[in-house]
Amino acid sequence: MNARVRHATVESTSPHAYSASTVCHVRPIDWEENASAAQLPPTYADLIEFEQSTHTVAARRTVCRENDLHDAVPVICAGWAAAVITLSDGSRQILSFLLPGDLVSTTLLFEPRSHCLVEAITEVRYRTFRRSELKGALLRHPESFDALSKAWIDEKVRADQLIVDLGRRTADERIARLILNLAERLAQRGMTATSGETPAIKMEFPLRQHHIADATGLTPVHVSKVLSEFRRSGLVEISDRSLTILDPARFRRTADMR
Amino acid sequence: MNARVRHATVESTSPHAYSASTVCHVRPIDWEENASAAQLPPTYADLIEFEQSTHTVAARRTVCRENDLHDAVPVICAGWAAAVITLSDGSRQILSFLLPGDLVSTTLLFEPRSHCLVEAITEVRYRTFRRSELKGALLRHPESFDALSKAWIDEKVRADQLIVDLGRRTADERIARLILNLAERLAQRGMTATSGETPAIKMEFPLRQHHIADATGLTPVHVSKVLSEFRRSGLVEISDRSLTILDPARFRRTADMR
DNA sequence: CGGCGACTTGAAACGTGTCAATTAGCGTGG
DNA sequence: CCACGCTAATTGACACGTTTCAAGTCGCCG
Repeated sequence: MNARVRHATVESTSPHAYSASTVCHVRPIDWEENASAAQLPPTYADLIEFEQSTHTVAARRTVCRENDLHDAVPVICAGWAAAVITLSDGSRQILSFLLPGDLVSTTLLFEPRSHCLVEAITEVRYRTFRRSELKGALLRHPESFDALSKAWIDEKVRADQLIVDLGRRTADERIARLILNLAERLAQRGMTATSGETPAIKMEFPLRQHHIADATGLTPVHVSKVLSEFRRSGLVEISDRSLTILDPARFRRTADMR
Repeated sequence: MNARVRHATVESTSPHAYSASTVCHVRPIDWEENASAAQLPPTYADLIEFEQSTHTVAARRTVCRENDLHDAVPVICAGWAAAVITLSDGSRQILSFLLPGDLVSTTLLFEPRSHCLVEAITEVRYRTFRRSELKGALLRHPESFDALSKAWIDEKVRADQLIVDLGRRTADERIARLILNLAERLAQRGMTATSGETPAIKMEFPLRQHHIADATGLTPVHVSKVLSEFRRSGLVEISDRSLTILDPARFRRTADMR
């Protein structure tokens, strides 16, 4: 079901990981060399010890499928992925986008079963760690426990926010909030660049409009219309897989018009 | 901010807790006497020891407010409550309904800050436990850790399901799923009754239509229309704060039409 | 060159929201 | 006992936001 090779790279399909630094001229934290910087370091030294293997999957391929069983816990090192739930009629809902440094899901720390499909958006590199050993370390190191609970709370707050957005906000708000959320998370990772007096925020943006649609509960057609409107009114600029928030203040207002 | 009395009952405003047994003729688990049966027993003996106090709040009053700080972790003993997020324009989104035995939120185990308002729907009795001691016990007893992770996974799966429902399902599906979810959770607690050949499922149902609206991202007016349609087509019967699913099979089909 | 996927645009259909009027139930106080 | 005010729920007409359907552009790759 999953690779058992320790400290080994498997499935390398491309020499270079997706990197935000190429476009944004920002040096992102290097999740590749420094896995310990990920969300759940029991202690920096310990985590490395539990590493199981490193994997690379191409864009559009799956990292793991729904109901897959794994005794390994995956952490994204490079690239963007999405946690997706698919309904029987083919419609999809993206639960969250996974960025470098993200644990795929905190539930995977406790349970081998994946509750949703995880799909690579760009090429993705991820590492896996043995659940059993991680769990032991967690109980031995109280400070690692705090790191875990932080990840957990974060995941929960994000999910709750999405519930509110889908339940109570318009298409414009949902899309603007999605973009702002991603911008914030990328900024934390040093993967954005700013420029100008009302500092515009620039970032790599590998999402297709259908990803935005799947995340916001809208149709791709409507996403296209809303983004066009955003562009027309000078809020954002999108080109060549990169997005710039031209007027962050006004954009934040359209993201929360109540 | 919160009571500090140990093993003491405060704010008792009524002699009787809301109880499903009066209507459904079922004997529910007694969360009052047996707090240890709640979701997070470190060990049954230990938990009782950490009890801080018992509270009762009337219907429509708040159990805790958003951004409240508590060093106590609340567990519902009797009654129904809702975890709610309020937007600045007054619209509300219910994140989850809390039933007897539910920990209000697993994040409260790790963090004193409440991320949402918790509001009593019926009169609610709840107990609180000291976070600091609970946390210590959690680390000492690995088996309690498993109970906790089960609660966390459950909370997460439920939240993810709600995201899918709000993002991708119609009003009819959302409402039917909400009712079925509640029926399932009540059944686990022995708070439902069945009767007939295609066994109809009966339960107490204290929700107002505006609760359903807030939980499903709809308006009360539309909820009324959908429920009327359900009634007209013989799917459910609602009267006197009690709800009966007359045709569970057909109702499940309307809850998942894809 | 042809085909394919991503995106755009417009017209029409549909689901849900908004507004308004009405009824029923319930507790309070005269 | 009834009148009153309040909240919950119902119903119909209409408005609005989003989806659906369809046609068309553009860039990319075989």
